[in-house]
Amino acid sequence: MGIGMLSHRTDERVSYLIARANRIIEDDLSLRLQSDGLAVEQFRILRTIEQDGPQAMGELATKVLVEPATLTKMIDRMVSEALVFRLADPKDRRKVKVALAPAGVALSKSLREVADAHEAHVAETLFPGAMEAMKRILLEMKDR
Amino acid sequence: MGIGMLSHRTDERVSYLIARANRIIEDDLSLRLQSDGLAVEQFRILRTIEQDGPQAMGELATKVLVEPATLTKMIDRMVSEALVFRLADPKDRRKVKVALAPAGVALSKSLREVADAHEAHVAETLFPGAMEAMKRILLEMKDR
DNA sequence: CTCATCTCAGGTATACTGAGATGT
DNA sequence: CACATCTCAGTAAACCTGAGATGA
Repeated sequence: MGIGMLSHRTDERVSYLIARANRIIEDDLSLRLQSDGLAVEQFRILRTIEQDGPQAMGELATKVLVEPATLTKMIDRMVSEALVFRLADPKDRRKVKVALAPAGVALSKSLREVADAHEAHVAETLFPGAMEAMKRILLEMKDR
Repeated sequence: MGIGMLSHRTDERVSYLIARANRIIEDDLSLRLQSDGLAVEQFRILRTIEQDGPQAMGELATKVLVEPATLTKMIDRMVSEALVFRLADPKDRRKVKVALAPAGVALSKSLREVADAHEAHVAETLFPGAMEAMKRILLEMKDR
């Protein structure tokens, strides 16, 4: 294939390669969360609320990359596990906010090092020497 | 945050940003496949077999990023739709290969332009001016 | 016999859709 | 009244796991 030629192989498409990278990355994170009995999405829910405070269901769904209806069931489970609780938004009572319960706060703090180790592993294993470039490109994409 | 400081925000982690990019990309592809009644994984199955020839179940599962047990059911459905068929591998009769049926060949060919348009859209919308850099980094990751 | 490959079955969690309830 | 937000219910598909069948 000459210079400037575009590959048309599926396994050399950026869209496929990102799906593959994501699969590898989530498998690794999933493994690290196993001892806590957490799924990747639950991890994101806890970390997001700890960082940004109580979140409306809609915004939280967008941030953790799931559908609103799916988030409703996830939060149901996490409420029953006493990790989070729902509360009304006084400014707009259509909204339902989700906040961390004490157990959720403690768990989320302990997840910081899991997150750090995971990110470091991704940098070393998948993108050695290219993590900064990757991050720059992805951050430029951030607000499409 | 100073120069050289690492962000510890979840939404600035490469692992999260890749998950988010993947979500956006697959949503777009999913939309483009709607008129054909195809799921993203079915698209990948057809394209992979067209490019690389009949594939063993195990290898195909790896390439399309699903579990072997899941692929079995997917192929069941696609067989009943006359898109693919199973055949024995004479060299190793433990293996079951999957090949394109005539309808699958025709469909896969028509998917080429969908794939091209999709990839072009990703390049323009998500990574303007950075598609080549992104691809280079991802290809280096390819065979971890 | 050991290992590899694939299929199957049961249980759990998610995606999707549209409908319904509540509030702006 | 139109619209936004969330929840709920039904269906489909995916994951996970371990067990089973077949063959190298």
